Amino acid sequence: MSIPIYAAGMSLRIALLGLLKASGPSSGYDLAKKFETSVAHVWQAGHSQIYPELAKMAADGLVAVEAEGARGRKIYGVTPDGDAELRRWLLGHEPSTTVRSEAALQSFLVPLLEPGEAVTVLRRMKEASEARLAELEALRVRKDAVTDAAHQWGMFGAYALDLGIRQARGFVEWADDSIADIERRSDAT
Amino acid sequence: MSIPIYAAGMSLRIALLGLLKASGPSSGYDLAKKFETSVAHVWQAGHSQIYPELAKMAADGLVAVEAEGARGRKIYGVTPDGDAELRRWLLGHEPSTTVRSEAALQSFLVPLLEPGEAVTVLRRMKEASEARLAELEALRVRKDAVTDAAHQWGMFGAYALDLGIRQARGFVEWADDSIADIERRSDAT
DNA sequence: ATACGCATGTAATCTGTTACATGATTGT
DNA sequence: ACAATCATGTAACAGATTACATGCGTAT
Repeated sequence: MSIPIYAAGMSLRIALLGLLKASGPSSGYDLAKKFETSVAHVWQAGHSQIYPELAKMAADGLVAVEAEGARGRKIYGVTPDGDAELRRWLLGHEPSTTVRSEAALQSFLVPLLEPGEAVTVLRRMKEASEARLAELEALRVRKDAVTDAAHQWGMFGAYALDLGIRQARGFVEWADDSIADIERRSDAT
Repeated sequence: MSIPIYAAGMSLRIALLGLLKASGPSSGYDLAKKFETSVAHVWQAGHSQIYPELAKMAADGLVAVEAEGARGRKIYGVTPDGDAELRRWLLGHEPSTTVRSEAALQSFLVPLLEPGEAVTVLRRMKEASEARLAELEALRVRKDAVTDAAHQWGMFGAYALDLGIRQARGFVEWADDSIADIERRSDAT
């Protein structure tokens, strides 16, 4: 039997289903806010993408409007079909390993510069990564300190946060070693 | 004076300029091939994106057709303007730190599953990352062994390859630790 | 002759970003 | 009255993927 293949562009739906499942019935507005403060570290979407997607998902039966509040506010909830879809994706979808990163592209091209210039660029990249690292670590501290009752997130997002911190740390180390390597090579001449 | 701001979608141009500078005059076909075997680890583009972009870049004076070969083959080279553009981007462009990764999204959502299921998913992710790691390490070995004269790449791409290897290794470690954490937590109950 | 790989392109479609547009509610 | 924020949407554009289409050159 032919198994349904997941299109690449499934991710927005999945992210929305996940947020909705983790935080309970929410409006598009709420979801856009939560996107910014949580999933944004791994996936981004603005409200102009979220509203139409929710409408399509409702048409496909993955979510449903459970209530309508003040000023046209629509509260969506995950349907059983939506829940099944989310589980199927998590359990069965082999995520594409492709990375598309401007920072990685810069790191790729940096040897085209003279050693001194390359070091300047790498130092700037290192600083950016240190800033990101600090930001993520601050998030983790806050998460540990605040009662779960206030956030209701539990472990949700914690593993991804840990991953992000490790990657940022790895990037800083890589920049350090690369700078040292370039300096060693140019000193040798 | 208002400094020209680089649009997000500059990256394809930059990648092409970099490849062209590193490997000398090439056709669109050559560049598409080189994309697959080098830059693909940090940025992807198919020939259907490359051909029109080269045409636009030629119109903007960043590259120029230096020769025409058999069956309509056009050989592009970087112009001085193109070289300046590449250098300006590398030296002056702060790369966006945003990451968009299906794997990271899965890692974000994985706590929504039952512990046993989560472990299964994490193990699969770990295996995928180990495979990628092996692939990248094989590339590095080949690079060390082969004479530079044959490849003419020099250090080009070497730092990015190192970064990729570190990130893959970090991912494997993260998966291991996360699996251990989940097992510890579910044993505790 | 015919099949395969080289080589270039366009078209249709999807995803994502930025900008535009509107109106309701709440606090001061 | 007014500003700020809540809340929803559409439109225009840019970027990326998949599929379609064509023709040359070479080896069998």
